[in-house]
Amino acid sequence: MGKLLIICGPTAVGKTSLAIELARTLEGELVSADSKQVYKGLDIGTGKDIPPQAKRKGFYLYKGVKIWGYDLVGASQDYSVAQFVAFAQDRIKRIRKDGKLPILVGGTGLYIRAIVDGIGTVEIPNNNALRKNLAEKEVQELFELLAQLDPIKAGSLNASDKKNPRRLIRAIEIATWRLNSGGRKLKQVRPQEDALFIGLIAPKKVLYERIDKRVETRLRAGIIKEITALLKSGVDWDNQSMSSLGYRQWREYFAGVSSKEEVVKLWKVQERKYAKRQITWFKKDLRIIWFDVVSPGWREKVEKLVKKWYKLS
RNA sequence: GCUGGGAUGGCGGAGCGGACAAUCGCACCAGACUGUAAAUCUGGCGGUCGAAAGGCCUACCUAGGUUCGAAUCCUAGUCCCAGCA
Repeated sequence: MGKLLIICGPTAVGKTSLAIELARTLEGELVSADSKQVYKGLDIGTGKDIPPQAKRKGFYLYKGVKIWGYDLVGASQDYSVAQFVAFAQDRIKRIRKDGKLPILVGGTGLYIRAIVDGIGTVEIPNNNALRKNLAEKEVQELFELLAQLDPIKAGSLNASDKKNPRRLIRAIEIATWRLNSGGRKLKQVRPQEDALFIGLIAPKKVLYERIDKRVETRLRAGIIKEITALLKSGVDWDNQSMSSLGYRQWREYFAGVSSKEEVVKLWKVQERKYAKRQITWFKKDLRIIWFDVVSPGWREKVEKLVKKWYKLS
């Protein structure tokens, strides 16, 4: 039974920094659970706050700690939880084989859940033809279509999901697959048994200040240059990677519609809203043990807790 | 100084006599989430009473007026903006 340490929480609370520290004392390796750091070339905006010299083959080596999960695909490619699960599960296994502690660190709640609890339908692939077909449809139509294909699923959707085209399309995709798969069984998901969840949080005011500061830092670090280079290399604004915070906001600037100041302002606002969404997601998970990063001695407390958990094997 | 245009909720911006506590967008608050998740989506958003339906109050620069009824019309004032001087 393998142990898995999880460090989660909203953006800008210092998850990576804590994870590295813990990895050093416990002989661990990090696996980033971050849906945007997987893209090559998206460095500044996604907060790979690691010097480029740290880059090795397949991982980053920083302060003697290996970090996995960055730069997995090109910036023009699509990516999804399914790929992440495949990657991370394999990585976690290898880390354990090396006798090290895997530390899953990141702010993408779905990715963490997918590793810890599993997603039953994750192996059902996307169907691009179908997606394209449904892309223009109204939610009403999509819902009715789903209701025909899978009335139970349709009935179980909440008011919000019933109006969410993206979710409806995926649900239709799954229903379609089931109809065409001839009753093929999906693999049983196997949840992680011994996971410790550490959640980092800060008072809203502090968090927002940190976010603002971070945006400024990224601006100074050359986010505009980075985007320019990405565009030049053939990355398109409509690519999934470019929907990342701190990238998509620049579209209007590059189109000559918005000023730099306007973009930065927008960016900060969006970043805050994102943090809010993350908190909404994580706070539902009662397994998470929360630490306020402005409270004195929190690092020692975390360390103590983690050590205790790790030794109990 | 003259001539036009305008002042609407935290901001932008509709409405131009009744269906207006005022479309919509942004912000803000709350929430959802099982292959795009830094994505996508939902609800709320003047005050107050109520579980709700709904009621009451205060509101569209200020002050008067017309009208059964005014954010919408008239008069005066204040302040903005544009053109002419």
